[in-house]
Amino acid sequence: MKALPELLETGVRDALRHLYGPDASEQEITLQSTRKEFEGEFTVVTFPLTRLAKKKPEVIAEEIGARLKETLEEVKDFNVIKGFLNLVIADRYWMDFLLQSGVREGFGHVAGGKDKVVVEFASPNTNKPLHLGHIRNILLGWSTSKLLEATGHDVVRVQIINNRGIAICKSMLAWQRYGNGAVPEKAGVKADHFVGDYYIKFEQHFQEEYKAWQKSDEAAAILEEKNKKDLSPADFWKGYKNTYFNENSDLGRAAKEMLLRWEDGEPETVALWNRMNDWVYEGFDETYERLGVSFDKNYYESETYLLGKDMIDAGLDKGVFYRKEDGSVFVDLTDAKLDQKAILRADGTSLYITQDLGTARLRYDDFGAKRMVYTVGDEQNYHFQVLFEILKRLEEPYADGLFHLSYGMVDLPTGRMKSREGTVVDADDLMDEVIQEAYQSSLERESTSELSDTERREIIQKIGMAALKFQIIKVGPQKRMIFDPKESVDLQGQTGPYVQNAYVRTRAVWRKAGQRDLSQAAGYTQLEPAERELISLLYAYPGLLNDAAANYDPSMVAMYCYELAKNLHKFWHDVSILGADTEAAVAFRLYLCQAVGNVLKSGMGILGIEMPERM
RNA sequence: GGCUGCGUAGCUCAACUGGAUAGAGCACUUGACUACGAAUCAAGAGGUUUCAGGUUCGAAUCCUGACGCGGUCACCA
Repeated sequence: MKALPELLETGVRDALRHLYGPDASEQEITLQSTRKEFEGEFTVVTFPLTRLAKKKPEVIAEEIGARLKETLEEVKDFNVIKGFLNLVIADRYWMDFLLQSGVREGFGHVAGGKDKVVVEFASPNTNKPLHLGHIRNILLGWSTSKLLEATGHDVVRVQIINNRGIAICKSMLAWQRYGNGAVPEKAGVKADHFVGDYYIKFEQHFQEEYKAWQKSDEAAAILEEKNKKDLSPADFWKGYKNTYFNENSDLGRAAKEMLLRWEDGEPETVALWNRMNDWVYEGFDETYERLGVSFDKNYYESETYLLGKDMIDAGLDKGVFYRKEDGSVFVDLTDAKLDQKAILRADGTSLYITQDLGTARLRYDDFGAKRMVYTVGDEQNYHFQVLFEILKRLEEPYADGLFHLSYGMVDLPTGRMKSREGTVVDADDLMDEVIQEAYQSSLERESTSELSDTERREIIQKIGMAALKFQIIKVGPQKRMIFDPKESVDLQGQTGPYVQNAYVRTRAVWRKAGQRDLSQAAGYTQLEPAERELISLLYAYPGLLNDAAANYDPSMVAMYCYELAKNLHKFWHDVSILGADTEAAVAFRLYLCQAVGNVLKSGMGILGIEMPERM
């Protein structure tokens, strides 16, 4: 069975040659799918052909249409509206497609054989629990990795855990001072939240200390000396906070000393650091598991933060970098419309970007992948431009396969999430909330009443998570999105549960069908409009996965699943399946339901959304 | 200020990468369960695609400018 787009395109080309002469070989042909308000499945746009044919677009369309209908058995009919030639595909073609290939499980997935690609996502800091922003990152990274896998890539999922630095030291210090030896289990708090609470405790004590200090003589002198812009004292102190932390604060000094002790490898500090990080990892793992994601390898910043220095030397030898008099190393990217960028401090210690150079190399050594995808927010667009440009100049073997999967921040209806204002939406709380909502909603229904409590609980989990995930993934990655927690628990309309419901229907009808002679399906002769619509959508699925993967855009898959579910619901409403006139129709429609169910399950699976058998 | 991204129905988002009368959902109004599952379907209303020019058969999409909102411009991460 030949693929339609290619078939039609060569058909059109032949028609052009036949009608308008040999020049037609060079002509570009625009073929698109027909808008649903018109009859047909494929459309040829004939405006661009006027130069070649020297006729009006409508005439050209008529002539090509007639020719195609004559020469291609796959073209049943055509109609012309202005410069658009709409082609109606023969029922036989659609029916053969469905009965031969559409039912297979795994339809649309490519077996493999394409590049290996490393996908990084999540990459949290270990001083605080995960929040809504991480959820978008994780869902985007995960679904993109699944999408790449479905289109034949060999995918390695990694995260880099930022487990060192001043932030975790704040938590450690606060626990040491105010914790009285408390542990998460006894406190009855999820372990990562437990550690996060000490981070907050540190900030509170720090604020108190800062406020008290502002009344001191030392503070008065500083205000006198440094407030050059004549700000109000309150405004001045607002801007001075960081300097205070670094220069005047006792707590700040203590935290920085702890970081130094950690860097020296002082056993007691390292032990405490290990202990608290282990708590956080434990908490993260729980959250990841609930989200249904996992990693092939974790990188820890504590093990990678010194990497990259050897690449500096190589870059200096190559003349890609240059050393300043004070010993610092820079790269000049002004000819690539970027700036001059420091990549090594004067004291020889590395920077964020040095580390990233090193981990890129490390990953290549670990996996030999020539493609790497970084799922990181768009606030770091510039950083990745610089990083990739440097790797290119260093002529790293994977330099051409780097991609920054950039995504917009998540805002609340009230504006940005601000940890200082306590508006951060916690990941675990949010999941609890959507599942609770799904539970409430299930109480109003009888459809699962004969199932056990465990089964019902599983279903409710799937529904709640589907609502949350779909809500986030359906938005294109680049777009900054507004997330309304109230909407995320919607179970109707353009939502995850709506798609699940379509799937459940395809399963329900099969349960009810009992034993049927399915071979009768081949005897079905004429398609209903809703059936044509469904089959042509199914037909487009493999191409859609390819487009989505090429664009690193899982939202395309989400929109497709919604569209397919919507058409299934309409089909369900319009035609009777088990009550159809002939056994052929019953069998054919059962096949169709199965095919739609398979594709829905496959597509939603790529998004990390599970399909229940009932709901 | 330099660079950069965005601006589409009251709200949240689409628009096959330049194609037809700019589409969905939510909210609002109305109709459909004795039917294979109503977490559904159908209908109504809702728009000068921020504005002004330009490119062409054709622009939400490309170019120029204005306005508005982000991001980023560290020997921080």
